Amino acid sequence: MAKAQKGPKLQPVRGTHDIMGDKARTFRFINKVFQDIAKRFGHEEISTPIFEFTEVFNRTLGETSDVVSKEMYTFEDRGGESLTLRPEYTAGIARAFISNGLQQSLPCKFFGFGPMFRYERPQKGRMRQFHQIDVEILGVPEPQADIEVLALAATLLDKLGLKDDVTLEINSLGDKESRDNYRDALVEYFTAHKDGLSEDSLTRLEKNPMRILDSKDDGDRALVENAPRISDYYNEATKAFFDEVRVGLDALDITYVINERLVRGLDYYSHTAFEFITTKLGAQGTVLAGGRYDGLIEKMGGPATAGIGWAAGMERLAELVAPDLVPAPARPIAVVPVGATCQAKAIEIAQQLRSAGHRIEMSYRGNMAKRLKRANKVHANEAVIIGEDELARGRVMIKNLNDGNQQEVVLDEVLNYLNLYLSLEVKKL
RNA sequence: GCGGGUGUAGCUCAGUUGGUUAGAGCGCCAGAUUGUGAUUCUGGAGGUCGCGGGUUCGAGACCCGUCACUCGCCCCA
Repeated sequence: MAKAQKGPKLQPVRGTHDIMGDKARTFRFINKVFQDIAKRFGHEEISTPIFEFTEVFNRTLGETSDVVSKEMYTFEDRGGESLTLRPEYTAGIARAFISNGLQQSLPCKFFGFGPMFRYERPQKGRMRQFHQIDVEILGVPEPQADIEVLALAATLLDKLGLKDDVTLEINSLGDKESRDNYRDALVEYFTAHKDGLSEDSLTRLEKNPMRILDSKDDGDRALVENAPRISDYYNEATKAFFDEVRVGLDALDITYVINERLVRGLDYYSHTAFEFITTKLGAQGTVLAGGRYDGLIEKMGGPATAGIGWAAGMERLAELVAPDLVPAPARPIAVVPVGATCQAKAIEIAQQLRSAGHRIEMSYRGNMAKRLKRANKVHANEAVIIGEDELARGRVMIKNLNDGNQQEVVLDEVLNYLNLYLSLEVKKL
């Protein structure tokens, strides 16, 4: 973690982090696994701008949502346009879908990766700039899309070794009719028990009554116990849809628990909502979450188009992934000139080896002890030692840094020797 | 936005009821070893004690403010 600030200007902006070293490798690893799987599921990469007209998020997320009302990085550009750094991926993809007239080429299956920005109080697993991987399917109203998108998520978490660390919770928010009926019943119930509700939940009752269901307040929870249950308000279409999703998950051996208190605030959400949660990240238990948003594109002004997708937080995934699962950097070959007169030849040999695909650690300064020390520190496999004596014989010394053995090799044979030697090393492992 | 905890070297930390030139381990640089690493030994660099103010003869320590990190709430990936 970052240490306390030294001067006011040289610290990274609050809630932002430099990504390097092990963390960068972990990110790359997760992203690679993700992209391989997403492509296998038939998704294509999409990369949308990290900022959009503010309107794009206002309209999709709703003026009263927390994200819009207090978490967006909004600014005016020099032309006086109000722009916003994206707080989530879906709105931008929906906008891209409309902008590019993609209703002509349904269904659209996308995957993406990139930074998101929310002005929040930072915590473990919660930053102001964070990174998400994202999956969306547009134009498939059938529950098969729900199943597929969940299967993609489950496969990813499995490949990242997180199967036992997460639990899949799902719920159905129903279609519009079911949900509207349920919301009315809920408002009626909580209004009747208003005096038992926490302060937060009283505002939820006004703005977003379904949110009361996942309140952490003890008094609220007691009331929620006896509140109307959403499943009692499902109509036939909703029931059939949810059943089909569950049958599909069962068929794929994807285990889940139904959580009727898992909700989404915004009214363009419908049917399936889900979260993969963990207990290993403190208060930020949600690792991957998503749901069906059949009303979104129409609400933005596009043609009525079904949609479902999810996003996962890279930082949260990276916290969970076991370090030994992340591939270590390839071991280099150290090229060590002995003294200034050998440098030109060293550069030449280094370039020859790089061209053949080897990773080279070039030695720049110091006596031989320093140079080999440096080679050892970067876990070089071999050191190609280039000295005047050897060059006079048309040779170089190649030292195995694993066992310390060394051997002179004629210049023309250096590449062959190393190729052969390193292939044997690989077999030994 | 609200509440709790913490800020001493690049990293992990020690620093007594307030007392002189602020310490250790690891890491870094150099030497022992001007052509041979992982071990060892020796030396060195590196600190406005997060920042600003206050109390005091005297503050790394106490008080106030502020910034950052951290845990929780709200909300979310």
